[in-house]
Amino acid sequence: MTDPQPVLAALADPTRRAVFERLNNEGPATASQLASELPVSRQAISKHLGQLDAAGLVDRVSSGREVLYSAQVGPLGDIAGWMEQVGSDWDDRLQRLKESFD
Amino acid sequence: MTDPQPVLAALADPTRRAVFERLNNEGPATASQLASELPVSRQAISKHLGQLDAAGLVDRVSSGREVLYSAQVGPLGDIAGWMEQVGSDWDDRLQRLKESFD
DNA sequence: TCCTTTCGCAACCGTTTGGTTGCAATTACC
DNA sequence: GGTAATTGCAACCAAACGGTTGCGAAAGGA
Repeated sequence: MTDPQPVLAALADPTRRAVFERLNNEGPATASQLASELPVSRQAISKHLGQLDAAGLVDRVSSGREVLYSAQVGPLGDIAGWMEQVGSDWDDRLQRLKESFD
Repeated sequence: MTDPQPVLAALADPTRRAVFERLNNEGPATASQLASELPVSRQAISKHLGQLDAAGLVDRVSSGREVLYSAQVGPLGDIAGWMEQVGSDWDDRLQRLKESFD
C-alpha cells in the first residue's frame, strides 16, 4: 500500500487543485499558460507544478524552450486505496462487535 | 457537490490522519487517551481533533468531565465524489477526442 | 543579429501551521 | 472538603507555506 501522504498534501491546496483540474479537463498546458488563466504569478504556478509533479499527479514533457504539463490520475488510486482500508477496518470492527454477542 | 477542501486539508497532516485511523480501527477515545498513545502533547491532539471535527470526520460526545471522540467516515465521500468527477471529466475529454475523428 | 518569450533559480515576506508550556475551571473520588 | 484527573483557553515559537519580485539563461522568430 503506497503512502497517500504526498497526494493528499498536494491536493489539499485550492490553487494546486485548480491547476490539476484545469489540466485534467482541458488538457495539457505550460506554466505561463496556466498563470495567464489563474490569478497567480507564473512562479507560484511553477512551484505548485513542482509539488504536483513530486506527487506524480502531473507529467512534464519539455520540447524546446517550453514545458508542457499534463494531469496524471494514477496517484488518486493511493487515496482510494487508503479510504478503502479505512472502510475495511471499520467493517472489521463491526464484525468483531457482532462476534462479541455470540 | 460538497467541497472536498476541508476533508482534504484535515487528512493531509500525518498526525491528524494517525488520530483518525486510530479512532476508526480501535474505537472511540478521549484526547488524553490519544495523547498517551501518540508522541505528541494532549494540546496538540486536542487541536487536531478540533480540525477533524470541523471537517466532520469526528464525532464528540461529552459525558461528565471527559469528551469521547469517534471517527466518522461520511465526509470521505466528499473526496470520493471529487475523484469521481475528475474521472468523468477525463472520460468526457476522451469522448470529445473520439468524436473529433468522426 | 537582435528582440521576445519562456523557463529556472534565488531571495524575500507575511501568514499559517504544528507544536509546546502554563494556567484556570470543572468533575470525580477519598 | 481536599485532592487528583481531565478539559479548555491563551500565549508563544520555530518552521513550513503560498506568494511575490528580480534576474540570468536558453530557445525562437524578425
